[in-house]
Order: sequence, then C-alpha cells, then structure tokens
Amino acid sequence: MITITFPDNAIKQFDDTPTGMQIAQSISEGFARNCVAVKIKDRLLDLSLPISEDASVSFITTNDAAGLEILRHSSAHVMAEAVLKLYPDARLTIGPVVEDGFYYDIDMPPISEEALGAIETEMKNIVTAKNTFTRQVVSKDEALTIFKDNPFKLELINELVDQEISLYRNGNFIDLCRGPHIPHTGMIKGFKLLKISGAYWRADQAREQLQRLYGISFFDKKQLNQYVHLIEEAKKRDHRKLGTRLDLFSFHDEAAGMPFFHAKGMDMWNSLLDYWRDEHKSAGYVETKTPVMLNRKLWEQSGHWENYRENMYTSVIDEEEYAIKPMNCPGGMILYKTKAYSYRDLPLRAGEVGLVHRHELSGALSGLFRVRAFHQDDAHIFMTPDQIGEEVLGVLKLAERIYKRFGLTFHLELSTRPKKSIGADSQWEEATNGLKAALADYGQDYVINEGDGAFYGPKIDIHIKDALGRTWQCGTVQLDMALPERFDLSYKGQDNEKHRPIMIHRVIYGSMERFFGILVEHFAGRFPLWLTPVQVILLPINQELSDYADQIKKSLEAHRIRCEVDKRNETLKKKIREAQVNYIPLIITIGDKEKETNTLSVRTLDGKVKMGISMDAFVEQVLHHIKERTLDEAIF
RNA sequence: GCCGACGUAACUCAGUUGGUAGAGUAGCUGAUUCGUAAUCAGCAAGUCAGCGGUUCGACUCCGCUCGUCGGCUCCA
Repeated sequence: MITITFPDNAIKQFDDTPTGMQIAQSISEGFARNCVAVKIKDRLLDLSLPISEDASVSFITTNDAAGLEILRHSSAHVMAEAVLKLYPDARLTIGPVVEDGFYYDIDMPPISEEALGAIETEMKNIVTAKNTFTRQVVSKDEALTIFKDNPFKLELINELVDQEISLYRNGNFIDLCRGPHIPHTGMIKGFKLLKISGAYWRADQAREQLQRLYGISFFDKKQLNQYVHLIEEAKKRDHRKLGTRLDLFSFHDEAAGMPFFHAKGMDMWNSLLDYWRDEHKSAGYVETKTPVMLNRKLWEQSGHWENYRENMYTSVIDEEEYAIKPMNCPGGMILYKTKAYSYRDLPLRAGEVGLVHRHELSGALSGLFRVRAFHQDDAHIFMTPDQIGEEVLGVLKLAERIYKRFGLTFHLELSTRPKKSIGADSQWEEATNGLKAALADYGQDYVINEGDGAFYGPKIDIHIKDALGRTWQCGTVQLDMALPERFDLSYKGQDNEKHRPIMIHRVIYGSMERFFGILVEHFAGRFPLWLTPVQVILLPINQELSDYADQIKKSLEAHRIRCEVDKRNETLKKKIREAQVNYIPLIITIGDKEKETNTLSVRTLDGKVKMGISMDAFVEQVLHHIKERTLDEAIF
C-alpha cells in the first residue's frame, strides 16, 4: 500500500506501486493529459516510473516553466534522432535547454540552413508517431559499451562518478540522458529549427568543432506562432535597418565597429544627453572629462595593463607608450587626486560621458549593440563607508526615473564575491551589506548571482525590458575597493585622520551607443516628440507656398523646435505618406486657407488631422510636450 | 580570433550552365500646381568589396584580404 500526499495535503492510497501517470489519472484524465513530470523531494521524475514508497508529490504540467524545459529537452532528443536518420555518421554530444529553446551539438560535417527543413520533416514524423520515452538505468560498463563509437559520450560517461547512469529510448533512438522527459513525442505540438552554427566541444577552441543546431518548441502551436511573430517583429525593428532608413547612423569599413552618427542621429543623441544632464544635475552630480589617451604607467597602476591589455588600443608617442582608454576610471582617479578632500566633501558624485575604445573580437561586433568605440554615461562616486547604502539607493532611484522616461521597466540582480577576487573579507562584507541595505530600502525584489561580482567588488546590475519584452543589461552599480587602494585615495575624517574612500562606479544608459540602438528597437523608430530628430514637417500644398512655409519654419526654429519643409514638387498625398513612414510626429499642411487665417492644420501619426490651430497654441503645446519629455503620440 | 553564410547603383534586391550588368525606391530635369498615405515622362547613376589566379574571355570558378550577418557562456 502506497500513500501519496498531494500539495493541498489531500491523501490517496494505491494498492500497487503506481506510476506518476496513474496518480495523475486518479485526479482526472484531463489533468493527466497536461502533466509532464512528477516532483518528489525536489526531484523531477518521469511519469512512467513506478513510485515504490510513500511520498508527497506535485505535478509539473504544460503550464509550468519546468514543464516547458522538459519539453524542449525532449525536443532536442527528437531533433538528434532526426539528424541521425539523415546523417547516420553524425555523433551526438550534448543537447541542453537554453533560455530561448534548445540546441544539440553534433559532430558532423557542416550543413547549410536549408538542410534544417529536411530535419524538421523527419522530426514531424517522429512527433506524429507519438513515441513514448522510456528510461533505463545501466551500469557504467554497459554505458561504455553502448556508446563505444562515440568518444564524446564516453568522455561524459567517464566523468560520471556517483550518479546513476540512465538512458532514454524513444522509438529506435537511444541517448545518454539524465531526464526526465515528456511522456511521448506527440506532446511537441509546435516546434521550429532556428539556426545552425559552429561551436567547440566543451567551448574549447582547441577541441573539436561541432555543429550546433538550435530549435524551439512549445506545447501549443499557437505559442510557436506567437514566437515566430515576435522574431519577425524584432526583425522589422532592427536598429541597423531603421538606422539606415531614418538616416541616423552608419558603419564603414574604414572603422569597423565604430559608428558614424548622422545629423539626425546626433539630434537624438543630444536630446538623450541633455536629458541625462538635467537628471544628473538634479541628483547632485558634477560633470567632468578626462583624456582619451593616457600613458602606459597609469594603466599599469590601475591594473588594466595586466588584466585588460588585449582589449586596449595602444600607440607610441615620443618614445612613450600610450593606451586609448577602455574605461574612464583611471582618469577619474587622477582627477580625484588633484586636491585634498575632507569628509565634508563626500559624497562626491563625478559624472563623465567618456569615449572609450575596446578592441572587441571582430566576430563579436553587432550594429550599435557591440561596438569598439562608445560613450559610457559613467560616474564615480567617492564616499565614506557609511554612505554606501544611501548612495546606492540614490543611483537606483535615478536609474528608475530615467528608464521610466522611456517607458522601460527593469529588474535588479545582485552579484556577490567571486572566487578570484581581492580585498579583505570584512571589506566585502561591508560592501555587500551596503548593497543589500540599499536594495532593501529600494523595496523591489532582486535576483542574487552568487559569485558573479567583479574581482574588485560586488555589484548590482539593472536589466531593462523593452516593448517586445526583451531584456537588456544596461545599468550597473559597482563598488570598487581596489582602485582607491591602488591610487592611494584618501580624505580627512572628522577624527583628523586619513581615511580611504569607497568608490562606486556606475552607468545608467551603459553604452550610449547601445542604449540608442535599444531605443530605436523599443520605439520601432516612432520616437517620442522630445527625442525624435524631425519634430515637425511643413508641407506646402503647392510651390507658391514654399516661402510662407519657410517663414513658419523660422519662427518654429526660434523656439528650438526641429523642423523641416518638404518643398519638392510632389503631390500632398505623397509628401504626407513619406512623412508618415518616416514617423515624423507632427505633419503640418500649408495651403492658402492656412495662410489667410494664419492657422495650422496638424496631422499626427495616428492619422488624425486637426485644423485651425493658431501658431501660438501650436508652439505652446509642442514646447510643453518637449519640455516635459512625454511619451504621448496624441499631441493634438 | 574560430565556424558558417553573405558582399551587385545612395537604399532594397534580380542577374539563367563563364560571353564585361538590370528593376523598384531615392536623386536630377521637365510637365502637372494638386487639400490629407505613392501624378506622369525623361535623365543620370555601378572598377559587381579589394587584390591575385585559372581562362580567348570572370559579377559568375579558385585563393587571399577586408567588411557584414548568425553563432561560439548555458554540460548527459
């Protein structure tokens, strides 16, 4: 007699040793159909396994994140089976679930993306067959025999020490696997193979080059369709495409990974920066600037020469070696040391929008998201140890204000001391507690990444979420206990003794360039009025009215409203269409009626037209939205 | 850097088995002077990424270089 306890503390007894599936069926057939695995003592088990002792069980269903992971792992098996059918000589290695789907690394000759279609077709057959997954426990020797032709699996098996070694079989396919798996392949209702790429065995360049096949799957075909739609939507918003079309920036062979910003891009850039300066001034920051190129000696002192040299551009001038800064902090150290500080001067919040260069691997470059030259909206805050909590809280609140302005939400992650790190335990404790205190004060939940901090101090990373629900790590607040030491920074305390300040290193946009790219995709090119490069376009309905349009342009520009006139000899319809597809928020048509009555006819991006607006009323309304930096599209 | 794919006019792309390039958009010119999402006609525009090779002949085939894109952290 087996006694099973359910999460709601209900109890049921079974004569035999029931399988998870039988227990689920005892609740209802419908429920059982949606079950993926059963959880006993924090272990996930296959539904097909008999349960031989009393237990508290809970079921993982198709609605659980864990259920989706199991589905995707099973999907990886199905994909591997399909690959083996088409490429019998291929050798499987590992096939884990990743954030956005699953992959399988396979030792086989490179194949092109077109080949994925054939694999998908094979997979469809396997799914339709509704093959069950069965688990089998084997001894190490048995496992070594079964996989004797696969050196990768042998390597894995030999690394398994105390664990049970299990195999999973579905149809004729067998794979070494910890499991659990979905009951049968028919549960993979929607799947798609996404891409293929090279990957190294064990991520080691010295080892075998494998083919990594990526896929995604869902319990519901609809969810797959949504996912495909999201990818298409993201493609449409691609900042590299929009950047070209909207004339914002470009890249050129002459400087790979270093963006050229066009006049329109710079209008946006400057709006972003103006906003940044407004907020930082209000938050008690001063702004500083340090040189782009500094002597090697400085980098030796900061430790960059030792730890970051491969990423630094260097040059020799007058027989002295220089490096272009990859970070602003060492320059900031020199700035700090230009005078003597009292505890009364602290905290000192010194901002710097510094241009840094990093030699990223050529294969890592990607539009504005990964560049070799970029501006960090950096700031170094120097403070006494007891100011940590308050200063970190200040940064979090500032970040919140700024992200909100763009309609971005965010979440926080705390990273603690890594194995390889410098500084005394007590320092780390004090610093980490300071961050935790600030997070507690701030009151939002956060994730802890144990051991993920920088070698010189713990940090809080801020991950923003864009309009498509994608997350990006932008902001970071790092406590630095190394640099103040290396540069022997000090301040005079109330006790008239010399003390070492603690330093915060923080960014909010992160990389201005990358944040710019994120905003392009977040807004899909439809920027809010205050940010958009061309705020108003004037469309005279015939060429005689061009001069009058110019007059209006001048008076709008006197208010610093960014304005263009489309004087081309084209129809009004055409000019309107073009203004709309270029997402110009305010489209003003100018005809004789407007000229006579001295009014404006304003069209907004929602396609609504409002006529008879006086010049004064227009300017007032526009300036209001610009000054308040609203996200509104309905300006009139 | 490594693996794979790609690089044709300002932009988006076509170019059949190797016979030295074509469309739409943008631009320019002309006609039209127009009232809320594409008027018509004409013109001009490319060292086919660069360099080298094979060939009578290369955008096309081969090699190298540069650049772009997708990956290269996720441990059965």
